[in-house]
Amino acid sequence: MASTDLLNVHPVLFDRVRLSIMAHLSFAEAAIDFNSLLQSLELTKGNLSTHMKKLEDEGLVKIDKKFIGRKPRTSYRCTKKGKKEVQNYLTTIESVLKASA
Amino acid sequence: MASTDLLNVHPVLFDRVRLSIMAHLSFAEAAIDFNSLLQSLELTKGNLSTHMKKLEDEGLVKIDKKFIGRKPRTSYRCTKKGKKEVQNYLTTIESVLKASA
DNA sequence: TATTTATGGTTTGTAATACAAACCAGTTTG
DNA sequence: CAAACTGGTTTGTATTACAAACCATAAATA
Repeated sequence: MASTDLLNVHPVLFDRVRLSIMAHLSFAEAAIDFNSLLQSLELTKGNLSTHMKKLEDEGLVKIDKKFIGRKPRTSYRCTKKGKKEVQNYLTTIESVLKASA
Repeated sequence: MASTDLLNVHPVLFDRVRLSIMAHLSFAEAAIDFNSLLQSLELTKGNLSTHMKKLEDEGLVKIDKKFIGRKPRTSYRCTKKGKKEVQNYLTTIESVLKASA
């Protein structure tokens, strides 16, 4: 079983909200902006903001800030590393838990 | 994708250590004692103790304390509910993440 | 048998963190 | 020009994962 494999899973993904975020982003392929995520996930702005910062710090997500007309807009996309870690999360969980089903 | 499905996953399973514990227990079928888990998972006693208490509080694990000869022995087994929640965790993660692969 | 060492854990203190509330900079609306 | 909205960030708080300290008893040793 080697449940210690779980140690190879990126720690930052072991959070419900961040996993949701990464699911959205890696599904979308394209970038998603702050407010879309806010709506989809039903979080407060502060909460989303800090989660995104953490994901960015870990290199799972790339942030992009620019102005649309005169308004600021922040959007995010999943990095290669992000995709890889999400994939690793999935396969690891499967291998650990399927043995125990 | 419905990543909000993640809200249906038992929150207590969203922890690396507790998921490892549940993987062990639901794989084992039989009860596992405190010290075996301690060794397998390489935790401190205090840490393991509190995790087990939390799993017990949520009804995912049943605790059994008895004396073997003159020595105390605490062991744990996975409850029906525990198995169900582990299964739910796996299938939910799969459905949420596989769409995004 | 007095002292130490090992066993089997629990309780307690601390550092990290998820979250909401308050805030900030600028923009549009009345 | 005042009020309200947009697009977020920073700050304060409550929760929690963790290790260290502790406790009770048992076995080994001197």
